[in-house]
Amino acid sequence: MDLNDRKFKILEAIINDYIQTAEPIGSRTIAKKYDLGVSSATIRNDMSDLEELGLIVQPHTSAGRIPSDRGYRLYVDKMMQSRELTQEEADLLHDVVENNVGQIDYLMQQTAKAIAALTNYTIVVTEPKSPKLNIRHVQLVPIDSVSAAAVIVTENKAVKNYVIRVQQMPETDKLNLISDAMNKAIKSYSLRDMESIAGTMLQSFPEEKELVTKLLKAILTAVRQNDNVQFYTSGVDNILGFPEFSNVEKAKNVFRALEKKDMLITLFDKDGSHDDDVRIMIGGENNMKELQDCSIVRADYHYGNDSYGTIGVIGPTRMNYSQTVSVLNAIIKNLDNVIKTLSKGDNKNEDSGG
Amino acid sequence: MDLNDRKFKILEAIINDYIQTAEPIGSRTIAKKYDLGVSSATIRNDMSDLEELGLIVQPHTSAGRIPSDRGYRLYVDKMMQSRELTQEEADLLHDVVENNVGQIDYLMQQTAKAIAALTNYTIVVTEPKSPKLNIRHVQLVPIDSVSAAAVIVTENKAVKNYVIRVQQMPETDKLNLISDAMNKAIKSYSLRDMESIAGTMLQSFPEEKELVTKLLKAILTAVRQNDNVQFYTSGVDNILGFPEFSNVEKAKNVFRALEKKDMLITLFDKDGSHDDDVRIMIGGENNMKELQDCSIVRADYHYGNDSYGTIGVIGPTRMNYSQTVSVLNAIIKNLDNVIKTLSKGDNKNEDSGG
DNA sequence: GTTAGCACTCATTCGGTGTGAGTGCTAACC
DNA sequence: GGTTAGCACTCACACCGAATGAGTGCTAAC
Repeated sequence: MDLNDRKFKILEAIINDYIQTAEPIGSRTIAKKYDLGVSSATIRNDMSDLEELGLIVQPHTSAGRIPSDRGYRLYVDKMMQSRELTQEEADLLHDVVENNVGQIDYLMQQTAKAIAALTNYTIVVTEPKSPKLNIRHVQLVPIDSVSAAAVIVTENKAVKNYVIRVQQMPETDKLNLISDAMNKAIKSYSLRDMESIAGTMLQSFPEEKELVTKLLKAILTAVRQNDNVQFYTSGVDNILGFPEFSNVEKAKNVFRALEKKDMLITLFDKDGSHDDDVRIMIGGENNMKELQDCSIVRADYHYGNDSYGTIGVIGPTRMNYSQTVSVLNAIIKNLDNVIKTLSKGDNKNEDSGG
Repeated sequence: MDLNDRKFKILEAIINDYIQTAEPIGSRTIAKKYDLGVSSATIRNDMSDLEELGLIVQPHTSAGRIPSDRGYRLYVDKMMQSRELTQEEADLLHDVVENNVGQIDYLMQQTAKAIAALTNYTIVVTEPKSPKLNIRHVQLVPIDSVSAAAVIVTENKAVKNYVIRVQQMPETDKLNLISDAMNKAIKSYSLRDMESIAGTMLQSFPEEKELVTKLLKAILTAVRQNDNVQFYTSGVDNILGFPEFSNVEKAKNVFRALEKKDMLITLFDKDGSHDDDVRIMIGGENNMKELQDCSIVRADYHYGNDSYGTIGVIGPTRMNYSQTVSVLNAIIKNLDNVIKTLSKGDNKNEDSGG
């Protein structure tokens, strides 16, 4: 069974209507509201076909049809029209980026807030991180007689600190010596060759085995770094505005999902295909059981050469994909532009790295 | 009109019953369920008096009575029995602290989670901060040719970093020199005397005016530090389990409140009376309009000598105050103990500071 | 292939009727 | 004076049946 033009139009009508009203829509309504030039009976036959194809479903006999996940998928892939932002929307997105530039964490929080205000969905933003990290600089900073902070500047200019505790922490001068040696060792060998680094370091500072070992561990953690990605949400209360979540259990699921930081982050990472496009997961297409009734639209923004963060929009499957995609495209563009102007301090390190 | 013993008992019965069932309770039910030795008619008269005193209210004629905010206040202040934790509860609270010691942020997240699981309320935890801060150590760490991280270890051993950007960032050796000088300057003068510090530094490094100024600014920010307190929540979905929040607007209010980080933090700080007790705000006693239907039980945990963070439990005014207070007392005790053993590295700095 | 007509389904709304938990008041009782 | 029994009254809520109406599938005619 193929989809002729009319059937496409009927599917589109159903989806557009349902996105707006959240109510099942019937053949007679379509006939009246959309001028397809055929009677409701004809539409009825077509709808029956669409249902057979799994593109729409009936919540119960004697109700109209609503789109299925597959229906949305077809719509998103083949039929969706891109929507121009209004001037106000564009201005808001532009201003929020311009006004908060320079403080990446605050910028991302405000960005999340702006998108939430614009779309009325729930926004999740992860801070920038990099898939393959190198270390720019390491510095031990004394805290007290038994602890010091290992401050690690990563390739993508994130600054991390890890507290190291040993029996007896050396004085500041010694810490500086160790830091210098470690920086040299990292430059000489690749990070892949942690054994050589460890060997050199332990040879130079045999009396500080514990400290050196823990410092190396901290560096490894910073490089792997999948553990503790910062993570902002905004507009979580918007969920409760949608009739599909008036069922408390369904709403609870979404809130539970928002607390499962780890799972959300891997969900965002999932397919690894970091093309520049906005990507869409509809209903069951994501594998968090708490989010089966939601769609997720997500996009990566870039921060420096290699690192990126993700902005995710979570809403009902009946979400306004077209608007959401436009908004995300716009904000990504703004962010990428502004961040590009920030990273001009990079010219000096071009020769030393790998 | 005074409150005789029987009226106290009746009020207590109403409150205990309502905490459990969330249903208005009438005179006949009290007479049957609680053995007060008087008839329902007598209880009826007493309840009328309690209502006149504003301790209980009727949601509508021909319904039973429910406690008012003032009723809960009286209960909490004068009548509440402290409740022993069960062995399981105590164990859970003990284990969560023991198993996550050493990573303060993760520890606090897990603590929030444990309390949420135990109480079924929503938990908010702020990271440790100090009202009057001193600086332990400052270190500039290079990032690229125009930027460096100012890593600042505060009195309470928090490690903060602030990215500084200047026209041309000096090499690592120079950064170390500046860092050393700054550490000496801070030790020589009190932080109150920022002008002397600034004077000394600018005299030593007249060519790095921009960098030094920005570094001083970063130090000031770290000291003030009221800006960006980290903040964890757990169990937000629990809110939806309570019948008082089945009204979507009321539930939304709570979620909105949880996004207003700043207001929540000042709410927690509010009365500044840092006695060791658990403190309770009932209904309208807090001044966030979004939380008028909630009660908040909060307690400070201590981290180092002077700094502290707050654990807040948010639930319906009909919350189990007794259990909540017990749980908070227990977790505070565990945290304080464990954190005390962590801060034994402090003996060395005793002589140098003010 | 399209349409009109028809029988049928079923969620939802609406009015009416009990039911029961609750109250306040009064008069009698100890 | 405090306590109690009794009674009339209120009112949220649950339940029931009928009416409504949006929707369907099927069939026969165009």
